[in-house]
Amino acid sequence: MRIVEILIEYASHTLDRPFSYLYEGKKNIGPGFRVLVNFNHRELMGYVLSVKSTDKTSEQLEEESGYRLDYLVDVIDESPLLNEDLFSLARRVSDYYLAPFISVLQSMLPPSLSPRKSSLKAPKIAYDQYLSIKRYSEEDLTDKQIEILRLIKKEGKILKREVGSPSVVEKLLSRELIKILKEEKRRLLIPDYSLQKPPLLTDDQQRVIDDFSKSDDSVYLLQGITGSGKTEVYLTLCERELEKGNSVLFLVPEISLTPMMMEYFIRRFKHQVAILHSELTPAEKYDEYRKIARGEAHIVIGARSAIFAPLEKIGLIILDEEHVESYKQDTTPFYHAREVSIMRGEMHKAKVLLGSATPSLESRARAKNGIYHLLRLDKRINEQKLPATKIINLADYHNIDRESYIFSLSLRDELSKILISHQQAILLINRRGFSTSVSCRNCGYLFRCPTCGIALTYHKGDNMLKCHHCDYVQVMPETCPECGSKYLMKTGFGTERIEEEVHRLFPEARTLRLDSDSTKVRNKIPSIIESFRKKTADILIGTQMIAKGHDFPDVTLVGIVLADIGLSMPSFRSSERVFQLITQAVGRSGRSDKIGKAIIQTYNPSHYAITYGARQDYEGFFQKEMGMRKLQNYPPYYFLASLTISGKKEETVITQTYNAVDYLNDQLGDKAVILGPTTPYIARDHLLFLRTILIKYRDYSAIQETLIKLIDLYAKKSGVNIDVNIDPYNF
DNA sequence: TAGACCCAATCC
DNA sequence: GATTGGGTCTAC
Repeated sequence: MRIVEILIEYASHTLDRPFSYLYEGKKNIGPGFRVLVNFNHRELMGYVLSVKSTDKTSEQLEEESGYRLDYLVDVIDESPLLNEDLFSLARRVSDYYLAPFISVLQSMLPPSLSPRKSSLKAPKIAYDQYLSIKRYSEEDLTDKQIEILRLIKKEGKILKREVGSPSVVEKLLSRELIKILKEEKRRLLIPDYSLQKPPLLTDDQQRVIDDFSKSDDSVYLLQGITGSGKTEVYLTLCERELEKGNSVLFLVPEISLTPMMMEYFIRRFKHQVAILHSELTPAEKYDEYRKIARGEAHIVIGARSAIFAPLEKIGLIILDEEHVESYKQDTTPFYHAREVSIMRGEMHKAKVLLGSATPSLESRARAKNGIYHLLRLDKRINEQKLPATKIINLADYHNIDRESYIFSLSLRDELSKILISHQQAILLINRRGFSTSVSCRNCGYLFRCPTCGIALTYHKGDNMLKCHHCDYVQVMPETCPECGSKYLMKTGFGTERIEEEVHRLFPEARTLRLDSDSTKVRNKIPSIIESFRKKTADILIGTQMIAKGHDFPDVTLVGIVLADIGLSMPSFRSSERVFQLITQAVGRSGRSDKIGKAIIQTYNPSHYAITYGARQDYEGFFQKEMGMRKLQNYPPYYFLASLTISGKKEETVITQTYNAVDYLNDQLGDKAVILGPTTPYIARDHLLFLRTILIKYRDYSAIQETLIKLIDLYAKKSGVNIDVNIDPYNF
């Protein structure tokens, strides 16, 4: 008899400990196998931590432990899911982020292999059926059958479904002249780009590559302005790693936004590349994951969770656009791919390369202090000039167009020039939908999301009200639910409204719109980008996703319709976000041989995020913002941890949050600054009330124990729940 | 995390 | 006396 220690699939702190089951069956079992167990009246998935044999009877075991061990229901896997490297990485992630261990395992694995019950319904391996010769003989065959048989002999093996006549195949199979070979099939279709030779490197690129290769440092920050050729540096470094027999992990924020990047890699490395990102179907993910696990891919390109790809012998981990916030998971275990990549790099003795035109303050500060090795690309490849940028003060009525309160005179004027000269423009408005909120003109009723409490956005395309935080939607009502009035007022504007305004002012303009509404349809984003690149439209209107890394040679105007949107966000990162957005957006204008223009509309024309962004002056912004952060004790000077306490009863949540604040103050004293309780911007999540506490600290090791104790304390409490987010992004 | 269990409130 | 709703307990 064997005793099996498992973690069950519920990702709560309360249940973040092993439970023991008995196994008498004959199936192979060991650490890393998934098993089915009965747990408190339900059948759940478990993840095996250890297996040991015992001679004791179940009665003796019950006597010893004080509870009755149940037999496990079944063993799911035939081999362990994770290798030891990934398992210990999971431990590190769980320890650092104070997250239930099972939650880390669940985010590491694709849905089809995840230790949770739903994985049983997920897609399994798909096979291609090939035909090959089993026993060659042409005896008693028709000419047709001989033809097929000779074909198979000639080809060696041939896809069954590609043989035109199934009945002949069946005949040959039944006479055992041929046999079926099953081979695992890759459902993701990799476009068959032709292999591309590397271009000649510029002196700048060569210098960076040499510097990187000669150094023994482990983490590097490559700061290269837009158009300075970071991609080619990545590709060359990858090539070198492959030559050394190592593999490479290459992370991008969202592949669907950068199909070009993928193309470059496929052109250079072909079948050695595996791809993992959210746009893949579960089946495709499963196939890619297994391809990697089998050791058939040497380069993995993927989004955040690809940092957990089962690659071996990793020599290099690259995070492109390292400042992008989607690298931070905003649900348990709240990990940041940058931090995990550094952990993984240490374990593999691999170098980590962070790349960005506008590095996060954290990374840039570390580079400044010599913690990361700074590499720079300061020149654009063919020394193009930066775009001529104009900041338009919307508060000054001289600038306002009488016919449009959205476009200033300058922006309207530049747009018409673009249309006349058949060039292209990008209009950025960092908010999707038509209007930001809808309220009743008569009684003032504001339409809010019933689950989160925030204002609903009106979407004209489908005439619906949508919550931009959760997935709540409702049909746009005709009347006010409070007073029945028909006069509903739409305030604020988003991408849909801008598109309508463009059509009103420039009826001849062809437009495309790109925002996360487009992600509802698979592969829609790359197709819109491709379509715009092919000049099927004059103006591309979109949210921040149009500002990221695309290369549109004919775009000579970028208009930021309202740069202030991000500034009003209640976050210490708001300036940084706005600066990055403006810098990235302005950088889209004027590539190849044409000099670009950029127009930034704002009510805060002298805000430093906007002025430095307009000038693409990273260093200036960095100095200024570091000063602000220092003043307010925010990262990178201090670290943050946030605690979110939730529960069905607002009263209990409030008192429990105060208790937690007292506890922390008491335990931590001068080791940390405790802020709160605060009511978060989104104060409700479904039927739960939320309160948060923010902890500012300089030394994690000094507060970690206290946090763990607090979590344990709350794990035992009922009616409230606690979520810990280390290095949170929503503050 | 979610089902079971307990208790009190509430119904006809 | 039965039903419903909430709060608490517990899992191997």
